[in-house]
Amino acid sequence: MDNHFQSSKPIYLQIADQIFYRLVRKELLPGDKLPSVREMAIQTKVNPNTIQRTYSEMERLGIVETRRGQGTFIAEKAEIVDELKDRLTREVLEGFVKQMTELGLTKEEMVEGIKEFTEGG
Amino acid sequence: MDNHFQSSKPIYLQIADQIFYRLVRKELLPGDKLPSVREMAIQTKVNPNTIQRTYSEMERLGIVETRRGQGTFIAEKAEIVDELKDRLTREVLEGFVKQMTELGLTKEEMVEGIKEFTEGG
Amino acid sequence: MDNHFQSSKPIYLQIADQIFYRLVRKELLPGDKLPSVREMAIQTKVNPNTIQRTYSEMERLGIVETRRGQGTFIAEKAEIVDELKDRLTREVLEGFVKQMTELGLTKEEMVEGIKEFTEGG
Amino acid sequence: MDNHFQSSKPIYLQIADQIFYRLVRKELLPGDKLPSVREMAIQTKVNPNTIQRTYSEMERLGIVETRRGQGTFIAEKAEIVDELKDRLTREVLEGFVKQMTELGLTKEEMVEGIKEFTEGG
DNA sequence: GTGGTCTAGACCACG
DNA sequence: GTGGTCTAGACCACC
Repeated sequence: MDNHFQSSKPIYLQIADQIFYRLVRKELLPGDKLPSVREMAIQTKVNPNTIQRTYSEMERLGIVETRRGQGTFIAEKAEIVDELKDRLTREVLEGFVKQMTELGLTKEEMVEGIKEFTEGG
Repeated sequence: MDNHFQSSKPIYLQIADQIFYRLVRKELLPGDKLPSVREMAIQTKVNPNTIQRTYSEMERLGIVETRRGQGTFIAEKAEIVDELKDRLTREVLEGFVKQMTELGLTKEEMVEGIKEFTEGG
Repeated sequence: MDNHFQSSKPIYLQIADQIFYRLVRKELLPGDKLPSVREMAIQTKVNPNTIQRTYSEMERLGIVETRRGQGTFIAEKAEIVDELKDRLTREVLEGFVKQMTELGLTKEEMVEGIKEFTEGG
Repeated sequence: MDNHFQSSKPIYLQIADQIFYRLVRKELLPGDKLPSVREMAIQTKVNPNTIQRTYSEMERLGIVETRRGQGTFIAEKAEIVDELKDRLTREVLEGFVKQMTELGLTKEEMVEGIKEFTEGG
């Protein structure tokens, strides 16, 4: 009925993630304009405050920039995207290896697990 | 006051995780007694209520059982350890593949990343 | 200080029971908002933490769902009410029959007892 | 492995219940000697303190009497048994009807439920 | 405003 | 000694 956000991760970060991923997959390009806070709030069925927070967070990270009176845009600097992708990838990878190691799995078992999971799951 | 818990994950769950990992690595065995709530609170430098919550949660999951007036013990059933390991492994794996896929990586790139990371890191 | 909770059953479960009964009797409907933790605490004259625990427990059982920053609501799925009624009824019934059997009463005597009691009482 | 007491009801009361039920079913008669605290503790695989508490509780209720140096005996007064049975029966019945009424069941549905339960269950 | 976590300190029943 | 409940009061992130 309402929106479809779950998991314990805050909604404003889940929305930021969605934008990150679209960026990384080149569905969004540097210079592209994002929907207005209000518009985005309607699309995602979320409180405008929450979108505002999403945009602020992304601006803080240098992913987007707001131009007064014009709206919010993906940062022009192209590096940003690859930097971002690299950083996210490395973070995810690091967390994964750390946890799996704590579970006592070897590198081979991790690789094996991924293969099984991406096929079976 | 100066304990070392971080991340946004609640402390009571982080402590549960620590115990899970010790179980999975066979440092704890079925039937073993856990420190009393108060003792554990001292060791981890958190409030006894927080440990109480950790223990309740673990009991709810069937990992642990309490014997009235005697303490809290790792559940006797041997299966639970393997179940736990499987569940934790699957969760980690699932999260990893999901995030990497959203970042646009293929299965091969994931495997490659792990190999690089475990050697270089 | 002067609330009216008795029995050895924990207060937080007694409050959950009250809500369950209101649900089963259709005084509460799926989607209805429950009073906030603080408000409910005032109404029932118990500590907010105790209500928090009630709400957590009910969420764990799927009776209730919390929407971040908005409050706690009766789960939308209509089935849960009937499931709940069935479960509660069965539990009560089971306990009754078990105890009466242990007291050496036959099914006929139980039925007889109920008839007498509901008329006389 | 250990003893087989469950449910949240205290062990000392569960043991008292067992004795009550044997009394009500005439398996124990007024004047019969109960096992010593120590003996009973061994039989039930429970701490002697717990049995002591059981016996104290039963003495408080007038069900048993202790004769110094001889042991613990079922109270001689025969009425005790029937009184007890009546009281227990009424209590159970009262609780049952109260709860079922709160669940919105009619007398007929209660009777029906018992019939179903004692056949099907 | 909302729910969620945490601390501090108390009390209780149980074994 | 053990775990379990409760209160008081605080702080937090989120909407």
